[in-house]
Amino acid sequence: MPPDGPPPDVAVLVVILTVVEGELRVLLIQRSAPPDEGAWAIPGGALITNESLDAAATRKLAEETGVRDVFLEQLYTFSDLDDFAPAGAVAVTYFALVRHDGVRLAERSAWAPGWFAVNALPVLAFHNERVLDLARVRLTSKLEYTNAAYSLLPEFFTMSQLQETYESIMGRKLDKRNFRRRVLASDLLVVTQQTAKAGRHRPARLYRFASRTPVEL
Amino acid sequence: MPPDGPPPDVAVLVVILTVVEGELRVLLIQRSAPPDEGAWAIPGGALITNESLDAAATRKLAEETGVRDVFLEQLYTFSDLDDFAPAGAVAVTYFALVRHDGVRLAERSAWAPGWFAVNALPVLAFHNERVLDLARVRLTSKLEYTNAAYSLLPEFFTMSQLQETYESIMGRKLDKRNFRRRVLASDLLVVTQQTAKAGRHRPARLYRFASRTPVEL
DNA sequence: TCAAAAGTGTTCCACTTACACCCATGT
DNA sequence: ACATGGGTGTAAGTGGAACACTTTTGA
Repeated sequence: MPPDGPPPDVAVLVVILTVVEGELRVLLIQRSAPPDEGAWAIPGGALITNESLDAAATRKLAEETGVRDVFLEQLYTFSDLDDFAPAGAVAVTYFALVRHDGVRLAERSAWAPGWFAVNALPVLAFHNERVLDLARVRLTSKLEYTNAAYSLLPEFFTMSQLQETYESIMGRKLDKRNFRRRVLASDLLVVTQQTAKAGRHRPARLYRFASRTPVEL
Repeated sequence: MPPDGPPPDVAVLVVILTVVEGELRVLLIQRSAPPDEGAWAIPGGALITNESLDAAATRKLAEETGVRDVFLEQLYTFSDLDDFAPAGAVAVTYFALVRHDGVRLAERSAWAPGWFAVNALPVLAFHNERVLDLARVRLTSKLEYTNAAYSLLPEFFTMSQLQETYESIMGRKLDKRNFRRRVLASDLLVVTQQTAKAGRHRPARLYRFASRTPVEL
């Protein structure tokens, strides 16, 4: 969508995060034009006429991933990310959580997207590492008092899947019994009667989130 | 590096809060032109060429109050506050905490400023009540884990003054002993050897904040 | 001596943390 | 029968909430 042309006065960037293979990963786009050609950047674009910021973020997320109705929240607004932007330009950043297997990446030869582990980032354009740092901090704290993880898991999931998701984001192991107790006490989860048979071991009970829209405790 | 064209559609608003007489109050400006003429609004203005958002908020705060070097933090960015703004306009909001007795209000016949208790607001322009609600929520939570109150108190203050400040913001009484214990355990405060003699009762010990710049726990 | 605000400790409860073994299933 | 991941309880420690009296001063 947005190769060249002068940068808009108000850009919307969306940090799109997922968890795969025990890693927190972010969707980045490789710039195929100066400045910072070849470097990777957070996807974004200009605000369209008559569009709200939330709508622009929703649209951008859908363009890149095909995904809708997920956790998407405003992060921070920067005025000094892009040294080449016209004076007065601002970047309103959002962050989104998506299920890796629900994503259909945009297919483009230029501006190709790719997933990167947040612990092994490529060379980034502008000052995008500041945005990513902020997103990680906010996500970690959101996990503690919201149901944000609903957006990273299928409708039904096991307690182990949930715990692994948390561990991947926080970057450390959690105690199984304590995790279980806390998360069940929070009332964010609902126990189902179903189980997942998955190999030569005891089947795991399935849970779901009480709400699949954002809830704060 | 393009020259400056038309001004960008980015406004910066600053919610300026203080505590006086046991009340949390906000500085508002009375509009003397349409739209919403006569209604009160959060002070703000356009971003100036080559100015960062933080700089614009700092400048706006100084213009209205003469105050610098206080708690000032970005709050949220809205695209749908002002129904009359051009499409694509956004409002980046900040909130600031000032000492009431350090303020020198701008003197103007038009667009006169005034303080209002947040519990007794006048008719507001645009959707400014959304911004004020958000500021209150954020302030209340910031009090719990930062030294934000440094910006509302003189350099030296008594434990009672500090507690009254907290109570005014939270809108409820706190237990004296628990408050003392918590706030001293936080390491945000330093005990001085001085006392304040203030009438026919026991003099109060004076405290100061360990840092008069923002600190998170 | 009295009025006024400053200052001080303890108990209870809820929540967090650390920690190790048995259970149900498939091969 | 055994390997694999699922599932469970308890004790110790920590932090918050409730609660009332003594101290110091000035008038």
